[in-house]
Amino acid sequence: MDTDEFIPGLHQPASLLPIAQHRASLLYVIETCPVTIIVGQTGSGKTTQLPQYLEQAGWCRDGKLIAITQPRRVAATTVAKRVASELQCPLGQEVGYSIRFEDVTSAATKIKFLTDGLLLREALVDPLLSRYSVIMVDEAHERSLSSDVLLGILKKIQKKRPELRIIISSATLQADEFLHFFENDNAIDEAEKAHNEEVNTQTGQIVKIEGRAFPVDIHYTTNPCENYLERAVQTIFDIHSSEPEGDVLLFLTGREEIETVIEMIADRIPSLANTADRILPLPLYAGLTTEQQMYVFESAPGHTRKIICATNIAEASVTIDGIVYVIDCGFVKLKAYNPSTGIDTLTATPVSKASATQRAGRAGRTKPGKCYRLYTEASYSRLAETTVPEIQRSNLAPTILQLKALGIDNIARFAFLTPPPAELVTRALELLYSLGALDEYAKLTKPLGIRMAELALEPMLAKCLLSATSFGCLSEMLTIAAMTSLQGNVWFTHDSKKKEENARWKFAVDQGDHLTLLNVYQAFITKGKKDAHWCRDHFLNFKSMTRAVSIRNQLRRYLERFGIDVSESLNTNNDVLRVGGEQATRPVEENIRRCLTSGYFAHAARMAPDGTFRTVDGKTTLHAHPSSLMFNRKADWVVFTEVMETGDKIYIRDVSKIEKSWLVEYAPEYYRVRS
DNA sequence: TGCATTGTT
Repeated sequence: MDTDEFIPGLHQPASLLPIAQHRASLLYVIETCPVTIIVGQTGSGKTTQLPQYLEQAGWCRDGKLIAITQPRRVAATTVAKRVASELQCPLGQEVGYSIRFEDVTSAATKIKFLTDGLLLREALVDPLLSRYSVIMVDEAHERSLSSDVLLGILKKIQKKRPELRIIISSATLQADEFLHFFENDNAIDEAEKAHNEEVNTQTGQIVKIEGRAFPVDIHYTTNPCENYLERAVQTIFDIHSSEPEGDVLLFLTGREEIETVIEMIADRIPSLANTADRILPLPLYAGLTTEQQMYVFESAPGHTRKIICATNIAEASVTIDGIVYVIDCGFVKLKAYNPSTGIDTLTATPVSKASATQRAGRAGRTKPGKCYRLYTEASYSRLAETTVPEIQRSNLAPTILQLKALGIDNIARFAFLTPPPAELVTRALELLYSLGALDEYAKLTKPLGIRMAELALEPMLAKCLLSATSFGCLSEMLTIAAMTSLQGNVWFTHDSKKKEENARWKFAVDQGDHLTLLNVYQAFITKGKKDAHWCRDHFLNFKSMTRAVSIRNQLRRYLERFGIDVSESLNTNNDVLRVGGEQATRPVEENIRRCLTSGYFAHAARMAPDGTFRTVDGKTTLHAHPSSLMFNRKADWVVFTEVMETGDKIYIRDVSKIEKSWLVEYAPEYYRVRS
């Protein structure tokens, strides 16, 4: 980097941040109102300064803590580090953070940053979250599943703990909605309401804080564009030839589009004049390894303009400095759960206005910028205001199990910020009932349901793990649960696909992907632990494998707490089990597949002669994902742990062979109803 | 036969 260049200071001295002028009024509002909604753009200092103000104002008296939740792990850690350094104290003392697998707090901690999902889990142990005097839910406008649920829980807690202070950080658009959510209370009786009015108590108040963003000029296309990839490339070269220096951020929907555009750019580079500045296209999506992602943060060589081609990861999760131009294709891939089929679909959908605004804002972080939208102004005006919240388009089985464990028996009466469609709730309740987590009155069962809720696993997988003891394969199921939790990030994607596939064969087991994953894990533990080279040679994602080890350890600790005996003497593949009953005569690999069936009976299919699969009702055609062993093997009946509809096909991944009779054996009620 | 956005416990 040139030493004679000025670097724009993104980190203002704390006294110069916009929030500093609001210190007194903010503290007053928080003192007098149970709920404060704080509207502040990036750079306002709300996340870093407000917790310090609160601590100094005495909110940590009597050993109470201030919690600030974040939707992402990195945010929780980086903000904690920043605040600790501002207060000049070692991280983990007065200021700390807590994320899964990492608890950097101590008895001295007063300000604690954590993920919203983790705070929700704390409520399982401490239902009133009584350790905290103030809870700030940051980035609540993102409307993640866990922050939505957290807000509902907080509303409930506040009735029993009126002294608790709740702070919600939101983008402008949704502030009123949050305020209304906390004010509007059907359960509150009329007498109490009248009393509140009499003493003039306000439930909540909105405080607006100006941000530190630069203006961004928005440009639209005059006509709808037929091929936004071509239009994007054209726009990049137009910017390059006529606009001053500054990097470009292009929003696309997925990996495939990104690779295509990068090739198209490369093809046109020779047409640039020899004297012209150069162009450097770079990909950015979550599927890349950390090392591959680092390139976008490095400064380009002299006279070179970086063109970052990214998915939605660059909208909120990853921030890149030096972006002056944003190109927005206007689409995003969104997941939506279909309650009638039980299948998630992933489809490109038009972005919301809120999303388009957020994308444009990425151009104005260090100086005034420009945003080129590859759609007309008329199309923009027809976009939805905000993205449909996750809670309205997700499989709610894990959420409802969690709510039940938190003591919310009547889901219909729970205060949802936006209620999920009834079919989603019904489907989730049905699944939880069929797994034995709920009884016929929709109450959590003991101990199965309670334990399933405590395990950090999706319900079907939790069921497998909790029935593993009776199949004599607990150690193996622990590994399989950890590996399938990685959701397909086991293998490292590489340019030479053939080699990658050959590497996979080394671990392959005839009966399916789960036993193959078990093999991979055992090889990693015995030969490749802490060895990134071994992983690279076998096309395995080192970071993912390390994570699997952590997940497995955590799950084992949970089981031990339940009083389940976890002996780690591994059976070898053809061992006959020394347990009682009829399974004693079975090889362990068969017991593993039976155990999988006991949790994944709802995910069963049969292979047709053409190699595709049919669901049990025969209505849906499924395809083995190319990363599955079953992509090019023969099978009859199978169960699978993942299913996703993309484009025009439904793919299943992590597939294992089973016997048809096992379905009726382990889920008699489920299959009786349907036959 | 040919591939999944992004988060989190």
